[in-house]
Amino acid sequence: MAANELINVHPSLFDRVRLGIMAHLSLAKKTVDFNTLLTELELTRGNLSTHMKKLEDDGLVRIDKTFVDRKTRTTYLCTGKGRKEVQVYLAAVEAVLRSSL
Amino acid sequence: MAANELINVHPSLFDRVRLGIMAHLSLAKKTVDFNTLLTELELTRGNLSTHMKKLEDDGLVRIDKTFVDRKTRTTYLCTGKGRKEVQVYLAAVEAVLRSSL
DNA sequence: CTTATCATGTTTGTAATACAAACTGGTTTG
DNA sequence: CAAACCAGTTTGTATTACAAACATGATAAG
Repeated sequence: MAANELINVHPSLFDRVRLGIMAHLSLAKKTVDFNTLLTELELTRGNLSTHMKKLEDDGLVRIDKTFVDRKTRTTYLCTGKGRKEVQVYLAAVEAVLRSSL
Repeated sequence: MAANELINVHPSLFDRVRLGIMAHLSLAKKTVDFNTLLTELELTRGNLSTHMKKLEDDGLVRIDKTFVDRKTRTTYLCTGKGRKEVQVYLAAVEAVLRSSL
C-alpha cells in the first residue's frame, strides 16, 4: 500500500515549519543565518530557536556560532542526513499522491 | 521562495495519519468504511475516530451512517474540497522538490 | 560612570492535539 | 439472563508548537 510509505518519513519533517526550514537549508547548500530564516519564514525568534534545536538534536542540521562585529552570529547547515531525509519525504509523498491522481 | 508555498497547504493535511487517510479516500473515489481504514492504516479505533471527525469539521470528508444487518456502518467519502486540498498539497511539495534539486 | 536601548538567541508557561484506554449503545451467543 | 462482541465515541494524558518573558552583551545617551 502506497500510503504506508509515509511511515518511513522522519517525524520531524512532518511539521510545516520544519519542512520549510529544511527545504530552505537544503536548497541553499551553504550556511544560512538565524535572522535570514527569521525573516524569510516569518517566525518569532523563540519559535525558530526551538525548531532549530530539535532539528539539531535529530542530526538534520548543524549549528555553528561565531562572532561578527562582537555580536553573536548563529548559522545553520543542512547535514547529509538532513538532505537524505528530505529526499525520503519527497519520495514518500510523491508515491502516495501519484497513486491518487 | 518555493518553500513558502507550504503556507497554502491545509493544516489538517500536515499530519502523517490524516494525509494517509486523505490519500486513501482520494484514491478510492468511492466511500470507504471505518473498518477498512482501520486495518489498512493500522490505527486504533479512537485515533481514527477523532481524525475523521476533524476531517469532517474541515469539510474535507463526508461521513455517512447507515445500518447493515442491524449493525451501524460508518462510511467516508472525499469531498470536492478534500480532493482540491490534496492537489494543493501535492503542488506545494512538488514546488519544494523542484527547487531543491 | 550610569542608565537606556538594541541585538541575538534561549528558557518557560500555556494552549492545542495525537493517541489509546475506558466508556456507550446495541447485538449475538451460551 | 449474563457474558462476549461489535462499532464507534468520549475522556485523560503526554507531547509539543508557539510566543512572552528572560538573559547576555554591545552600543548610545546623559
